[in-house]
Amino acid sequence: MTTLKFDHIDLDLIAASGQCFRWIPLGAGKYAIPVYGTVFAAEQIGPHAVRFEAEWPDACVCEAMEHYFDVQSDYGAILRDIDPADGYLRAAAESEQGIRILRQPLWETIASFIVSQNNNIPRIRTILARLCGGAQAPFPDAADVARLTAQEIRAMGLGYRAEYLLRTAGRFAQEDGEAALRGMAYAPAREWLMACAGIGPKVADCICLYGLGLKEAFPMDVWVKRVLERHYPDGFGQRTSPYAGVYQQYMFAYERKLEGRT
DNA sequence: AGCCAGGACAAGT
DNA sequence: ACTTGTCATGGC
Repeated sequence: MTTLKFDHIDLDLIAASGQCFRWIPLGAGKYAIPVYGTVFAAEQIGPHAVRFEAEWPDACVCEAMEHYFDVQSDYGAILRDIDPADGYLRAAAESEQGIRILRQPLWETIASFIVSQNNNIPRIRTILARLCGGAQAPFPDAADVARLTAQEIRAMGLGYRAEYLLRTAGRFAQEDGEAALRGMAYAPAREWLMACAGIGPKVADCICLYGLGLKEAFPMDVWVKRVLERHYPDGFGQRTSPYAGVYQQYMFAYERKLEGRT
């Protein structure tokens, strides 16, 4: 059992932020997080601290969770960098303070956001649980998925996305996407990803942001599009900020909260 | 019952 | 380069 401290962290806000789909809520700020081949128990024990436990040595749990929750990113600085004149973003960031952009496994992020297209979050969760063969089961790697048939994948409820997932799994395993993408800059990574089946501009940006830690990526889904239309008729000034993806996350979560979708 | 979902894609302007 | 219809499934 280890406790980690963060400048800002809120498990409930992260769980509702639409970037991860496999967290299992256990009530009272507790979650089971299946990742990295095991399951971490996480519990919010204060505004800046989370307690973790897993069937690993504490030092390994500590190292894994520091990486997963990106402890080194300075969210205080990101918050201070918000344009003071931008009232909407300040309100969104205040409401969603404690969200962190997770460093999720690359292939899991790719598969998850292929499934996410034209889909709703509750159903994305059930589909991914089936793809893993259980809520707590480890995420299958690309080579495992590539060995399945389109019919087997369809039977998990993916619909027309089954062929996308199958083809992209094959490419990712064949071309070693992990090695190809890791360390790539935003523009070439986005281009590589968009050459995959079922990955367009929005999904590519989600993968860059949540899977590669590229915080300049700015996923434009229907919610963020609405925010920009309503609140930024002359353009969103910090869209090209190195932290644009974080601001997008605040907007997305805040807008859904206002609509009661969390 | 019908609308919509963290869109991508191909075909048509 | 921009617009439009279509795609499979089920949550609400």
